Amino acid sequence: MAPMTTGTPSRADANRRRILDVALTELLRDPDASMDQIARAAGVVRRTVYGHFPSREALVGTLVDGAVEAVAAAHAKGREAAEGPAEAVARGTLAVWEIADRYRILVALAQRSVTVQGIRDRLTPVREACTEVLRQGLDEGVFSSPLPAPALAYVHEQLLFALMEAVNEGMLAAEEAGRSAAVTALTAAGVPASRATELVAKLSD
Amino acid sequence: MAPMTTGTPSRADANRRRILDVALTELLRDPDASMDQIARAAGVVRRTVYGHFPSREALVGTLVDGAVEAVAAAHAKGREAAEGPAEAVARGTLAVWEIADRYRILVALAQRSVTVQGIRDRLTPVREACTEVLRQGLDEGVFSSPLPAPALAYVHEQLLFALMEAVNEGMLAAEEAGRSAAVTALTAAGVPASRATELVAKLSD
DNA sequence: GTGCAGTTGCACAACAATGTGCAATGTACG
DNA sequence: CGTACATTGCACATTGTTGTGCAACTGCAC
Repeated sequence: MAPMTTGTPSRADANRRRILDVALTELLRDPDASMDQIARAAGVVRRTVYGHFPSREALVGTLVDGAVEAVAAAHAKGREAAEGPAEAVARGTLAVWEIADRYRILVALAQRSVTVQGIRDRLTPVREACTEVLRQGLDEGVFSSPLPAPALAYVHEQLLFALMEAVNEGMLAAEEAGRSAAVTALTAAGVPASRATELVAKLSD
Repeated sequence: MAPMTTGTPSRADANRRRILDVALTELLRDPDASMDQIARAAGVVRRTVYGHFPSREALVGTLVDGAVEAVAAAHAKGREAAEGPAEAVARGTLAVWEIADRYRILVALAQRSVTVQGIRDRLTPVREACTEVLRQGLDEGVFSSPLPAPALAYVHEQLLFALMEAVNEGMLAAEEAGRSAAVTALTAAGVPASRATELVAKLSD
């Protein structure tokens, strides 16, 4: 096999990718899924997984790295084109919604015993950026909440997580979910429902 | 020792209770805590725990039973004196807040791999009652949300969980937490921030 | 003190999961 | 076909956890 930067995926690389994909969904279902469960779900033998990742820690770590990167990128992308805190929250929510699974695995792993040391740490830059937007909104009076900005950011995080689970459980139609999430995120921050609905509708035309 | 219905706790009963208490906080910290961790934290040997509970499942089950009962009672108590959906949500939130730890352990265990089969099931009566209140509020126009009632109920649940964690992480002062939670629960449902604040202030005079 | 419930300190078997070694087997590519 | 690499199917040692058995110990009541 040639060391091509681009070209034929070489079955090994394909397997590696598929293992990562399957591991994502499997760990989403059960954060304590064993290497054997993941391997079987990926259609390979446990031994093969160890051919790609030296340890469970490494496998989950790779997964987390990708997710952190994706989430950070989505957050940034959503925020950069925004005018004001409200629009930033709305755009950010809509952007993150595009990579819902990556976000879910991070929150799911972060809120349980620290499977990979430092998920919270690696996620904090994003959370701090989010906190800053919320603080600005609170200062400007665009948002109205009795909560301090950090707590509001945490609520925001869990709110998205909850709605992603709701879609997963069939309580919420996947079509409207993104917009609904954005509206709910805004109203939870104290933005009037009418204004929130209007803003989100404008952004997702 | 006599088979008294009330009276001296008899060291054994005292130990049993302490084990349950410690198990609550320990499982809150790490839902996969081993019997040894729990035993040591309770100041006894692992073998002693098995003298009170035949298995880990039984221990956690007893814990969950008590928590479900407490949460259901709090919810009911908060709702019975309420006039209208908004006040029901506010009172319910404030009531549940009194037994935050019991609530947290339930949500924490329910949202991970099913440690005890049927936590979700045993919690659904409460959730359905909550859903009904929210649905009524949406119908009456007191609440304004793009979310269907079940999804909103789920958001409500996770919102409380998030704020309890926020208190635990020091992001939110324990004093104001209950009122802040109630206000946030209302605004997330689409109640104007001013009205929510006013209502909660009135209820917690 | 004597008795007794409760606790302790082992020892043990059973099981599940991790990580490694190695020979056999498949499979692509020239 | 033959070479090179990936995958497979074991076997194995190791570790952590669960649940049980039993003898010794502790404290409290009588």
